[in-house]
Order: sequence, then structure tokens, then C-alpha cells
Amino acid sequence: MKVSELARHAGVTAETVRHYTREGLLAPERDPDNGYQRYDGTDLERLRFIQRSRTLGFSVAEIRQILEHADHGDSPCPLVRDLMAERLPEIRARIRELEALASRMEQALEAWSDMPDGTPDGHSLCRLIESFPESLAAEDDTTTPRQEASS
Amino acid sequence: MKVSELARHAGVTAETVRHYTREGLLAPERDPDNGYQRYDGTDLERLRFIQRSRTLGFSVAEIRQILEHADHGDSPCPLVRDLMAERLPEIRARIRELEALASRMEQALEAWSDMPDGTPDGHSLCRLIESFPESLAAEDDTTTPRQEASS
DNA sequence: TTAAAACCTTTGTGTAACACAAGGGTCAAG
DNA sequence: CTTGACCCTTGTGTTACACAAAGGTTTTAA
Repeated sequence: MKVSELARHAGVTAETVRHYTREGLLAPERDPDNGYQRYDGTDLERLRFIQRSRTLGFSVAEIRQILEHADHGDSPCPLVRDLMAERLPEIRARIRELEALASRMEQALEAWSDMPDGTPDGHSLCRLIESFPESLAAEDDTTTPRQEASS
Repeated sequence: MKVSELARHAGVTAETVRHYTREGLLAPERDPDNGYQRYDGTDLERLRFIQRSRTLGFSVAEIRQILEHADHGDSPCPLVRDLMAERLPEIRARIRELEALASRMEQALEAWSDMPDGTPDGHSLCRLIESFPESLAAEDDTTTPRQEASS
């Protein structure tokens, strides 16, 4: 199979297949005549495996690790369990963040529904946004340096 | 104020301030003696405005637009409302995606709790992942080309 | 047969919002 | 005057591809 054929079989773009190949998740042969990549049924299985893994939240780099384990004859399953157990709480946290964001946005839209637009003056850029309370307590911290990490 | 002072006042890193400056959201003066950036109270107000805007989900590029409107004396409020109304459904959609992902992950972990690890053979890389159903109906499409897009 | 359409290749760029390191100048304190 | 603490600019890395360019190949229709 050529790159686009494989891509069609799996419902992805040829670019995606090339990307996975560049990243070492797929290792097609070369057609010695024209230098084209040649994929086979095994590659299609691998590609489908990659897709399932992506829907389960694994990154391309993680999938590469998983495939390398498998290619060495080692069971990747413990790795898979660990990665998943690590990722799930992060996803949950991300959901909470986005829900908080969404409700801030809704609050804002509601609060703004009866506010005039107003033009910016010396002390106001956009009252809509300025009317919104600062969410985090990172206020005027003139003494303690910060180094936050989020998301 | 020098860059780190401004950063401290707002609770961000100096890198962040430099980034906003590079992106044109802040326009400090230059100290002619040493070439250092010099920020003032207005910049602090702008920086706080930027922070509020970020917590409301605006991108740096969007905030630049908002600030440009304000700097031209135009009310950025209609723009702000539009951007927000556009973004909110996207956030909601993203939340739904992540919730779907999280429940797939939980299902998987549960289903796997009583599965043996198994080593990869000719037809299996990791039964854990392979046991998981393909979520989307993108199956063996040998005739119809695809071009999906999903955040 | 041939010319165009359709594919293939590699390489480089762009995306979002910074973090971080390098190389080098500046400044305040001891 | 020597540190240590800052400042500057520039370049690189992060994620998963998309897209464009320049050029070779293969297929197809006239």
C-alpha cells in the first residue's frame, strides 16, 4: 500500500501517516524502484492500534514507547496501566478548570447583558472585563516572588 | 519599574511580561542609559487587564485586538461580547470531549482490572488497548476519502 | 504517445503561550 | 573591584499534525 491508501483504510490523512512514520510508530519498507513508502497489513493494524490509543488519551510519544515495548517482545500492559492511571486525574482536573472557565464566561455574559458598551478612557479599557473580579489571590505581591505552574 | 518588578506586582514571571511586550500588548519605554525596559502604572493596569482577560478565556492575540481597539479610542466591548459568545460553545464542546475521554479511560481501567498482561504476539500488541472498541465509525473506508477535523 | 492529473518524496514553516538556556552587558553592595 | 542579581536579545522546545514548495513518478485520458 502507498501512503494515501493506508490513510484511507484508517480514515486519517496521508500527512498523519507520514507523521507517525517520521516519529517511528510505523516502519514501512521502501520500494527500491521509486523510493515510495510501502505499507502492509501489519502497518494497518498498528495504525488502528495507534488510533485506539489516541482515543484513550495517549500521546504519540507514549504510543511510541508502548510499541517499542511490544516490538521487543515485552508486555507493554503495565506501562499502559501506569500511564492511564497517571493521566486520568489530570484529565479530571482539566475538566474542572474548563468548567470553572465556562461558568466565569456565563457569569460575565449575564452580568454584561445590561451593561452599556462605553468607550475607553484614562482609567478604563473595557468596563465589561474590568468589572470582572480577579479570580485568584495573586494580588499586589510586592514581597514574595512567584513561580506558578498550571494546566 | 523594571521587568521583574512589574512581574512581581502582578504575580507572573518576568518571561511572561517579556512575552506580552514582544507581542505588543505592553509598550514600555526604554531607559536611554542602559536599554532596560521601563514600565509604569499604566502598564501594571494593562497587565492586570490581560490577566482578567486570560481567566475569561481570551487568547493573547485576541487581547491584543481588544487593547488596540481601546488604544484607538474605540469601544472594544462589542468585540469582547462577540468573542465570548463564540468561545463559550467551544469550551462546552471541549468539556464534553474530555468527559467522554475520561469515561473511556475509566471504563478501560475497570475492564483491565481483571485482565492478565500478556505478551505481544503476531496478532496482539497489547490486548488491553486492543480490547477497547473503536469509538468512531471511521471503519475500513476503502472508497470514500476522509478529512476529519476535531480540535 | 503524450500531456496533464494525481501521487510520491523531503524539507521547512506555522500553530499557543510561554519556559529556559546561552552569551553578554549593567548595577548595587561589600 | 568583585560578586551576585538583573537586564538584554536570540534561539530552541513543547503537541500533533497541516500546508506549501520544489521536484520526481505514475496513472489516465485524449
